[in-house]
Amino acid sequence: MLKYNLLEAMKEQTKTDVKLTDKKQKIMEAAISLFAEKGYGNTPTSEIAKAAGVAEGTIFRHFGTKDHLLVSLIVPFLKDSIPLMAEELFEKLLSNHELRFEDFLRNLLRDRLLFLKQNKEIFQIIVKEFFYNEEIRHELIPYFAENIGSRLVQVIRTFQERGELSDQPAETMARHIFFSIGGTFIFKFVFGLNGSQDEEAEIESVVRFVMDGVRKIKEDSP
Amino acid sequence: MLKYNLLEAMKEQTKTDVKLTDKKQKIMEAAISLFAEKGYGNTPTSEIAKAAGVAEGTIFRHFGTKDHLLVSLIVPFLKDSIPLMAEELFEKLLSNHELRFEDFLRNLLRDRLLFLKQNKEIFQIIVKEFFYNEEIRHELIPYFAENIGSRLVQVIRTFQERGELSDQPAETMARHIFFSIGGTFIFKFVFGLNGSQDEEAEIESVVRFVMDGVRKIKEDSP
Amino acid sequence: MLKYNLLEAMKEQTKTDVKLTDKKQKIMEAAISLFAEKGYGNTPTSEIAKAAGVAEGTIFRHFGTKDHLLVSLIVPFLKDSIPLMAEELFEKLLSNHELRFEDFLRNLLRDRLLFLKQNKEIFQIIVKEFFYNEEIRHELIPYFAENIGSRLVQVIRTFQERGELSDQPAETMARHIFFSIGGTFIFKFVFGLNGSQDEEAEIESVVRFVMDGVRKIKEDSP
Amino acid sequence: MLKYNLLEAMKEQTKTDVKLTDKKQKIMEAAISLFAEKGYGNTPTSEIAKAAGVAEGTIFRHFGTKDHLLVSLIVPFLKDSIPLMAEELFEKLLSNHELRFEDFLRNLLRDRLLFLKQNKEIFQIIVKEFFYNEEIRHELIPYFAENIGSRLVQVIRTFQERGELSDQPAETMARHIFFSIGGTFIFKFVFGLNGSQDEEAEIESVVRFVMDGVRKIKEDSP
DNA sequence: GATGAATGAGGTTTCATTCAT
DNA sequence: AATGAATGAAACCTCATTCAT
Repeated sequence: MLKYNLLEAMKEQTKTDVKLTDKKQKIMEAAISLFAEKGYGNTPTSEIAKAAGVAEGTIFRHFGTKDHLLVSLIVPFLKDSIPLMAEELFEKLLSNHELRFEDFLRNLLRDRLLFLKQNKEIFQIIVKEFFYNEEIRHELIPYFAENIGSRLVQVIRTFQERGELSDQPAETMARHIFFSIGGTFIFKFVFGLNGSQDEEAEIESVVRFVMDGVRKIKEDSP
Repeated sequence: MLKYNLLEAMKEQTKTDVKLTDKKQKIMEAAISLFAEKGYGNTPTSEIAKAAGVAEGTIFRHFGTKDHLLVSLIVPFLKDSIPLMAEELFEKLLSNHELRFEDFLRNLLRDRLLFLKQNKEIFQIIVKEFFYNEEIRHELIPYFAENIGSRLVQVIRTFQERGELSDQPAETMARHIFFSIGGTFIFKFVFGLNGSQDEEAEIESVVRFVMDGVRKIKEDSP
Repeated sequence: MLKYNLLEAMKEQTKTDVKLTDKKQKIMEAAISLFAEKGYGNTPTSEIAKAAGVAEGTIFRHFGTKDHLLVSLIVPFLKDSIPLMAEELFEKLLSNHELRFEDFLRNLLRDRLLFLKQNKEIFQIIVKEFFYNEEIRHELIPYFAENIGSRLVQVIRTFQERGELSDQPAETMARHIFFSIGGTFIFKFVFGLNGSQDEEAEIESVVRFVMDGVRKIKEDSP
Repeated sequence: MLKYNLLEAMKEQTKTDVKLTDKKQKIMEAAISLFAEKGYGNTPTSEIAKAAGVAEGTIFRHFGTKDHLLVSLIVPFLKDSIPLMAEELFEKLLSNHELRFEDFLRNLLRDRLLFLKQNKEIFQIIVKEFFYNEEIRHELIPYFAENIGSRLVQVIRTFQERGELSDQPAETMARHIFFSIGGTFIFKFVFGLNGSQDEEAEIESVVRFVMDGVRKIKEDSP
């Protein structure tokens, strides 16, 4: 079904970035809304055309295929979604020995929350298609593994060496952290179920859960 | 798209439970495999018919609609999936003051792991459709909220009163726990990515993360 | 474009041969007429459906593809037309030593003329598509080469040995004969241009041209 | 489908002959290659434009219609292809009583072979479209009948009067000769199947077949 | 003259559903 | 109960042609 290699597409994408026609822009916006709302497979191109105020043929003139339209929406998101954060925070982390793991977590959460607030609909599309579309999944899993997984593991190992984190396998911890953050984001941005109106409180709640779990901490009596 | 109310369907289902014709059974089995693999929307009824060794018309004779076939698969799973466990464990919990929260968690994980091992494919279907199909989602969310959410909250409150759990809002804690468990199950059963070959170790890892998070526990120096 | 191997299809076709539904028959008849008249590429399936008094979907239920519909028309024709001629006439030839080459030619022409009168429209389709459709051509050429070409060459060699035919290369002679006969048939059945109203006279004219060319035969003066 | 009268077009064409823009020339060359290779109906204008290094609109600015582009390619070829040969050879023939019919044939074949070697692709286009496109066929048949048919008949009659050719109806003989020559050219230039590497030998083979057929000529023993 | 974005009619194909047998 | 041929709406996509720049 998917005939496009996402990683290839990401590399090529740089060239064709700027020249967004008016109509092309309209099509992309309409497609983003509709795919996010109803899913790629449940959105006919005719409806996209109508929503974009464009003839159906125009979609195919610009994107060739419905598949390729989807890819064109996803790719720039993916390009932005990971490396920036990782690179930057990673350096901060290495250079600043004052930074504790929970600060790292807090930063990460704040940064990604902001990013996803600005890219809510594409995030919805990706999550939905990730579950539904095996080809999308097969394209993305290695990308995530490399860009999120292995970097997070590195960070965890660094903090383990500093004695801040427990000595469970770093991969296991990374997975648990990923579920906690991912679950929170999916709930919030895909299903629109906010944990709390206060964003800062929400972040703190995740940080606290990830750091210390649910157990009541015994206060050391003097 | 979905014309069936799942909760209604669940109630009605009791009547028609036993009389599963040979052909009807075949159809359901074929549909489960195919929906799990490719998703409901990507599976033509013709393919189900072929896989079941049945004429296409037979599907509609038994289920009326493709939608209704999906519902017929999901409903018994949902009926089995929650109440039983909750009821039982809840009573055990109340009657047994020795049971700690982490034992509750451990039991819950073991029990559901067993259940999902036996119902892997239907779990896959539900997860996929939950993300992709808004109507399914709208049907299921209240059901989950009531049957999982509120019961888990009750349990948490009970243990909070016993002084075992921290005093964060119970709803928040329930959500975090749900993400940790749900994420683990989805990874394992939907994407086939096992955290560990040893199931018992996997359970312990979740329990430990949920209970104590990732922070290195300071040993009390004398 | 064409995804079917004609020779393979021919074999498969034997199995499914008999069960020609009413509608399937109607579709094939309509398709033959329309393809012959306007060519395959200029005939929409919608028009075939209308002409056959059938829903458009029915065409695809029976033939899967427009391509496959074309193949389904051509294949049985070729199955009947070529081996029969080759086998039968070839045997007649070998068994009867009285038979002269021009009798062989006469028989061949009579036989094929009769056959093409009954299958005029399919012959039209094949000729048109043979010129227009490279894939059809690539499928058919080896089949013709083997079944017509090489057998005709054998016949020619036999008669050369008997001293009836000149000693040009048999392949060359076969080609010239093929052009003479093929040209005549195409003119008659594809373009509807009859050489003569009297069929027997037409045959004789071909035989005479092939045997003796156009030169005035000098009468031996005593 | 075809809205242009070829004969009319040929007349008009004289006026617009010389002023071939650079772009117009490019378009025509690209179209010739593509039409010859894939056929008119299977060649999108977009592809012609790309191959010509020209915008799609430019094609329509110059030719108005895809149909008209086809006609613009065919017409000058036809103008060159027949009259020249006929006029010239005919005069040679009438003035030179030494010229035998087989010399006429030989000259004709040599001349046209050279011409077609230089116009192979357009010949391919015309043959393909002649078979496929009824309107093209209806346009061309009278043209051929008049320019080739009737002149050839005249030549044949002349030689019949000189006692060189047999007394079959001249029309019939013309048709047989046309098939022999036409078949040879189509095989060679449309299907790329050469009868012989040696062109002169190929010509002789046609001449011999046309003149004397395939029969072994009995040598008169004294 | 030249462009190329835009069009929209029309093409092939898919598929849930119906219904006579 | 079971069949499977038939349906036709709707999906994706192609392409000759137009037109503002």
